[in-house]
Amino acid sequence: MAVNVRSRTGTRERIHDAGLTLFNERGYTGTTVRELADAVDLTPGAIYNHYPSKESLLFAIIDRVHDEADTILSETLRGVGNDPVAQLEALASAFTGFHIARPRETRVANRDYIYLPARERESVVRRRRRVRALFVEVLRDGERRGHFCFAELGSEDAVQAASMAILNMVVLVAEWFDPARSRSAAETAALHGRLALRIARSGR
Amino acid sequence: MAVNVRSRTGTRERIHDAGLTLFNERGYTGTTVRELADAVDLTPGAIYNHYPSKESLLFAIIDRVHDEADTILSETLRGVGNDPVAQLEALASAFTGFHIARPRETRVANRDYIYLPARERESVVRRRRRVRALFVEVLRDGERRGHFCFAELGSEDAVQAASMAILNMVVLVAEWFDPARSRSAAETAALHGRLALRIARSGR
DNA sequence: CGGCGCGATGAACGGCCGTTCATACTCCTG
DNA sequence: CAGGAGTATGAACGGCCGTTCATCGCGCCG
Repeated sequence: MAVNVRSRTGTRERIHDAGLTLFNERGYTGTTVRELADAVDLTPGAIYNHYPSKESLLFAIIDRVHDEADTILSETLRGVGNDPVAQLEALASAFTGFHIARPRETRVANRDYIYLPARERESVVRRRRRVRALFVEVLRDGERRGHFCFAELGSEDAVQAASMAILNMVVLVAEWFDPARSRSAAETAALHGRLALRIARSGR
Repeated sequence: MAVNVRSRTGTRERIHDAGLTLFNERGYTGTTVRELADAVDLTPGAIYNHYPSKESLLFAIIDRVHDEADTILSETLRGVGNDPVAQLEALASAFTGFHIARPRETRVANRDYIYLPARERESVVRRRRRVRALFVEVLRDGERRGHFCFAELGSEDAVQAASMAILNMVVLVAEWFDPARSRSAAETAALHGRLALRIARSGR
């Protein structure tokens, strides 16, 4: 009954999207499956025709955005040469664009993954570590080849700290970037690319 | 009855501390007042002799750490001269030390303030904005006086982006800093001071 | 055109939520 | 030694939580 014009398929996707919005706004534990159901005009029980549990929806959301992030990162790397300077700038820029384009997805992934059951959480932690390792690798490579400089910072943690500074800059761009007031996303992405080079102290 | 050796005073503080630990680990909405009570060996009802509500405990936690942050920041500024370069380095370094020293407090403040009721949340948002404004101010001052350079970045958002890059680096240090494996907190704080100067492109 | 199966319903499950309250204990003050 | 203030107890409150299930309607396929 009710609205029979309901699109047969796509319900799973609509739930996914509502989860994105609600988890983003209220957090995973702050969101109720009844709220989820209201948002997609469904009864709470109907949710379970599409996801076996609330946790599984959270995992679907986080896993997908990690897939997309991996894709962006590896495609960016594929489209740029061997030069660590170009690699770092392209990576920081592209990843910034990604985070501006997907603020809900990335916020939920970064904030709420701790609520995943152990198995899934560990899988996510592993994927996050791989992204960190990619940036560290590029930084180390660039240092070895004389394009970046961390020695003068006088700390063994310098490369890690620098890569985390870059990653945090990129990952949290959506906390301040305002499509209404800020310059274009592309310009901000380019800006972050250049700031990443500053952090690595490349002469550009 | 039970343990009569219970220290008469200090219960409010012990609840505050347990809230810190639990909110940090499970998030505000993921923490139960029964868990809180268990952590301090009390009955749920007894919590309400010390805080009128769960929300008020969250606010007490967040408000206190903001007080401490304000103190650190203004004392740091007071202890350093007029030079924007020295100011930025000192601010980034001191604030990094603060976040390493108080990982629970700062994580809860930054992540869970959204669960505060409107009045309190707005007060917190105002305090956060003031911190951001302080960094922007130092950056602009340094640029005006020729010590920092953002013009070459070619974006009107450059100063804001740079200040957010510095702030995010500082505020999230506890996500990777590991007292067991990392160098000392003081060394990491100094490192962040120097990285902040890189971001502002000071010649040091 | 009959039947099958997907997907929605709405009621219900046991359990936990934040909070309140009458009561009682204990310690400090006078 | 009396009494009041401060604080803990344990039971209870109404309400909401995530999830299950019997039931049923609708649209597609043979």
